[in-house]
Amino acid sequence: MPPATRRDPSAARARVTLSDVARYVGVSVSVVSRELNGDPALRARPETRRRIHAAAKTLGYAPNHAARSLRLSRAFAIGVIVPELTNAIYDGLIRGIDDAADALGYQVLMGRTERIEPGADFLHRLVGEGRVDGFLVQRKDETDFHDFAHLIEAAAPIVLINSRGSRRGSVVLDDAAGARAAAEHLLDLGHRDIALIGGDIHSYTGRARERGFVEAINAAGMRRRSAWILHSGYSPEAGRLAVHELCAAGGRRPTGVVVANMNAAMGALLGAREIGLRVPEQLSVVAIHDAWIADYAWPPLTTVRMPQYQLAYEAMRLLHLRLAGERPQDVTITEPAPLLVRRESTAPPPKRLARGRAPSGESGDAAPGGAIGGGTPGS
Amino acid sequence: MPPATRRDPSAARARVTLSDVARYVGVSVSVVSRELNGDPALRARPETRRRIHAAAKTLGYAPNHAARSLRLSRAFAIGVIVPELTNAIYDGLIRGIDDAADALGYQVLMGRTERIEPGADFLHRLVGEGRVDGFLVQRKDETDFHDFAHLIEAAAPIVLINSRGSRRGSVVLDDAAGARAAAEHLLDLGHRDIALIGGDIHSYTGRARERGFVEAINAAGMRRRSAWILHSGYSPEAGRLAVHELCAAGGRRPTGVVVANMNAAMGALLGAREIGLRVPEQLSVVAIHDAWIADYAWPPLTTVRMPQYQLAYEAMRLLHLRLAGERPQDVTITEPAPLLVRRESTAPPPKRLARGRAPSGESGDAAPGGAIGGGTPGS
DNA sequence: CTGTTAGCGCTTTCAA
DNA sequence: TTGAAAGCGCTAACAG
Repeated sequence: MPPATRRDPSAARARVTLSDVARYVGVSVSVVSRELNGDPALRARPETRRRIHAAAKTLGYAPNHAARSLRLSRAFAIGVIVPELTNAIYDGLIRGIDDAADALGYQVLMGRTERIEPGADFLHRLVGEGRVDGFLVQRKDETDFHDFAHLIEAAAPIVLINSRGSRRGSVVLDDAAGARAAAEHLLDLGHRDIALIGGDIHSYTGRARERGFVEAINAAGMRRRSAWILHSGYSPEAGRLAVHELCAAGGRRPTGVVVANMNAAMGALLGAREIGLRVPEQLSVVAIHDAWIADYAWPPLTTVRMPQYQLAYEAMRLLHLRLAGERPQDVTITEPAPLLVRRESTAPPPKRLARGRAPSGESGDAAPGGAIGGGTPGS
Repeated sequence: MPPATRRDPSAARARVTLSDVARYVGVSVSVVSRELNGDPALRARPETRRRIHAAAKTLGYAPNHAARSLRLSRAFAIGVIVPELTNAIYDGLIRGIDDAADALGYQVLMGRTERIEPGADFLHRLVGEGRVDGFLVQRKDETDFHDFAHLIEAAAPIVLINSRGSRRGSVVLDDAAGARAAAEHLLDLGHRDIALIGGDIHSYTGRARERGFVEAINAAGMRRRSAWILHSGYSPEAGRLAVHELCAAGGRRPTGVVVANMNAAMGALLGAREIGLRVPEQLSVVAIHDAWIADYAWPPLTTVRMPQYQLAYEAMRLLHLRLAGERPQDVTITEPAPLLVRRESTAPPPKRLARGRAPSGESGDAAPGGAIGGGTPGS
């Protein structure tokens, strides 16, 4: 043994290992290991158990992750792929995943979709090196999903968030209900000329939200104008252009618009300003999704809050189940129900444009009976 | 050996190990290991080297991370702690860290500040279990930093982002220059009554930005009113209240305000609307930091773009160096210089309030000579 | 009730 | 030029 190997350049925290604890207690490592892992097959006397836990605590024992991982061939970590991390829209999503992962003992690696697109080395490395056990992925609508998903699926179990994919496992929200709530809000205010600035027609959420929108319109006994259903996508820029498209031509224009996404709605507000349309006096805007930024939009944006947190929590739970060997499931989160948060971007339609029968509820700016309570934004 | 252990419930991807490669090539594992790791002490014939790389590629070899980590006592992962992930303001930061980490071979675990506050079990577990080698932390101004940092420091090397801490290692921006650029923009427009909605007085950025602001005011030969320097903090709500405070009283009010943070500036715009002040006609607002959301504010927000990406990249590099045994450094990122991005929230002050000499540059809404180029927001 | 031991895949020292 | 072997810390099968 070389003399004086004390010269450890880095902080040299002494790592406490299982055998340290075992020696301290005076038992073997296996007993300690099994006790600390709660092995039900272990039959030890209560006194021993107590001393083991006490020793672990006093010595500050923490199981070495690498060793555990090597031994069990599990990383106890999952990868999360979302289009962009730093978007207020994903706040609930990230928190839900984070909390669930913590509760289930996983670490979370966040990745941007763009990382995985080019050659997908990133993903393969992650699973190839055994760094993650599986993935939670929210697809970006524009990407060609088949390349992408099969790539991942080949490597590790995944659970899809906000989209359905055969035989994988997925969690979605009741997007139709969300869109319905948004449309009904406008109908209750007396609007009859309502447009949808929707998502990609190929995406699950895009289709579900369109369906909900159409259901509400039909239930109110109105004909929808197909020109007023747009499949714009979820970016601010898309929302901005959509408003131009809807309101530019000289003809009849909608008095209210449901925007399928909050970011797109921010763009829609800008588009309206560019055209010179006042919101909500001339155009009401209601968006699906809620986030703090809605309070600081101009005007503050009326939204439908969706249970993103619960969605994410459930997704993590499903992935955990899959990793434990269970079969993939496709679930839909319906609780809590979509909640309308009234702010200032919606109002009754302008008088001069109102035709036909009066609005079903009382007019004015009091919330109609059908609308769900007015929002404290913070939740 | 038990018969037929083929019944592997999960996908059962066959893991390719070093010894698989070695066997395939016909050499021993140590040669393969050293060749693949580029050990300069290895003296192997070129032919062997070639065959090793070829075999690794055809077999799809990926080094097992857990084993490597166990052997080397390094996690090859770092933890990132920011106040909130899902804030557009941290976009550059996250991307910079992510890119640098990727380039240097680290994985990134993201954590929210709130996770580490209560009992800090989270952090201790992370390092105690050897899951991360170190941390990059952007403190939340409000937290009591000493508890927090010592806690972390005790456990693992950290590099502070956007704050200075003795003997740790840190990276900051030239915040004074950013604030100076913002103030000079207002001065160039002809403003003489300028306020600062600043950050926490105890924070590095709060102080540096105040210093830059004061320097610009002094250099222009004006007396600053101390009532017009607020230490409000960086939240939207703080910005909103600050505007109320500055403009509520009947007395003289500023015609322009520098807001030390983009989120706070969103709040400031709201505050101005609540009071009935038109931006920029009656009040000009310029914020430090830039993000896509500035384009969708009303009016679109004039900002000073700071090199956050570079900051973050350098922080990761510094942490890497520390982990390699080098001494902590404190660095300041000055390149690229803060860049004024002109949008629509700033304009010359209202005529009726302008007193004293005329603005130094030409008036009107053309950019004065001193201002740096007008912005393409996307970068 | 508890201890011994093999081995997860890798790096690295030492020997040939 | 290359190989053998130890050992990182842990779990689990098996043996008392």
